[in-house]
Amino acid sequence: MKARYDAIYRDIRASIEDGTYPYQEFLPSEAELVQKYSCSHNTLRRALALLREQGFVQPVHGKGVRVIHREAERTTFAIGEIESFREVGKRSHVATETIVLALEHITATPETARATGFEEGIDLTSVERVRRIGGERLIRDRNLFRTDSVPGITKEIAERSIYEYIEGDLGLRIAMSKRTITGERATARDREVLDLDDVDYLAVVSSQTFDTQGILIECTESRHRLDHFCFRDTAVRQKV
Amino acid sequence: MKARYDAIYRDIRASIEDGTYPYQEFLPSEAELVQKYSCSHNTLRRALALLREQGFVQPVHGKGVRVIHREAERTTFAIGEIESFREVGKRSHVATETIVLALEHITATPETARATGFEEGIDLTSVERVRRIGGERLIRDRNLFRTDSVPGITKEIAERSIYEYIEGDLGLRIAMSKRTITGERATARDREVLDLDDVDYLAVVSSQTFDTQGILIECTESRHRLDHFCFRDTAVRQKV
DNA sequence: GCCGATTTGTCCGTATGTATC
DNA sequence: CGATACATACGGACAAATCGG
Repeated sequence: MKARYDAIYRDIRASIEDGTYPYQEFLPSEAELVQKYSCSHNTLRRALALLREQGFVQPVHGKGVRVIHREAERTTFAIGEIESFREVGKRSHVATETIVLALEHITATPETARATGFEEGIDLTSVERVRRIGGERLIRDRNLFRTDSVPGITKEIAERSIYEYIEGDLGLRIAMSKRTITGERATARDREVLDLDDVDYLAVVSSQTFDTQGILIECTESRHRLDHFCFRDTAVRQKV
Repeated sequence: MKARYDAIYRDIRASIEDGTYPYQEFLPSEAELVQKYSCSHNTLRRALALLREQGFVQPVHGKGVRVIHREAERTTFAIGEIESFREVGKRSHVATETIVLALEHITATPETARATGFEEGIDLTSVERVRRIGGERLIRDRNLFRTDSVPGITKEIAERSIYEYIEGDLGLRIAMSKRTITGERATARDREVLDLDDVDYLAVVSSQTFDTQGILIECTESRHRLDHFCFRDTAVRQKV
């Protein structure tokens, strides 16, 4: 990304994270920052808007922009971002493994169309996988890919990373994802393919993924053993 | 909120929700919308940015802005927003009740300071509550309020809505909240004050709330019985 | 209480770049 | 290649909140 506002956002964020701009202090004023980055008022404000959305600062009208991110607060999880299973594994330096249980082609019935948002009758690639983390089978994924957008998924690709295949080999760009998190009781199938021990409830993340064209290319249900599940988020109060 | 961009955002959103701009179609072009709302290019783009963040549209460079929100997709939960327990109850038309188990003043120890982000030594108001929804005790909240920001919490206020007290009576404005969702095994205390039946895991939402000054005014741990828990979110893929 | 300086918030008009068709 | 449409950036203007004298 070469946008000026993005570079400025990253630079200020880095200064917050390394303590140059400490928790609860104010950033230099807009005017000073405009000087420092020799950019327009407007461009700097865009960088500040990003910092706000991501929970790093809280602008105070007439006073300044206060830092509300603590150095201590290590972001082990991405905030409001999308990360593939493999990316998370690499970041946290834990051994991960993916087991493909099933890979088949199906046609979208009226019910799946209604439930997922895919058009009725199109061809879908269905993948069922189990994720092993540090030796334990903790996550069970059921993915439905739109076959004409994401063709040629093989067992090998599913074992590696379908996201890397989509973005790398196919050159598709993933733009946004909508997620819902609920709790559900473990099914017999969950119990069969996961190491649940005596845990009988799962965190279920249902998501829809759109490419840069706004086409729904994937629906996923990801079922996590609860005791290792973690999700982070920043919310902004809507102005009434 | 009287901002032009916000009004435009709401208007377009309404048109998406009522099907005027259907799922997978393109919005009128920027130029047309600038005409329609007789606003500047810049202001319209701000409204579009909001629509994108909230998961309603996906702009496609050189083509148009595609609608990716389905009419069917009823948002029972606010997306990326903060709602108090009472607001949620009112929206979903379910009888809710709050039981106050404890209300006391404590001083922030070094440990709580590190864990929560409050300064060491300040006075905190601690509240423990149980939420009853449709007759069942489903949620257990433990709140820590900064007493000098949120003074005068009584049992009656805690039974009603502390958020309404904060925003209504005190005139404080809540600006942002950071949340983390994890799964945890029910403790003896959970089992004592909630109707858990045979559910032994809880969804735990830990949040920090900041006012418009960027002051941390509240830390909360909210423990939910899993089978009714739901959380919704929209994530944007970071540009690499 | 008022005024003026500072700082953030909103909006406009314009110019240029880049992707799509 | 040209037309269209989104993306980024600039500079200027005014509004609104804060704070100190």
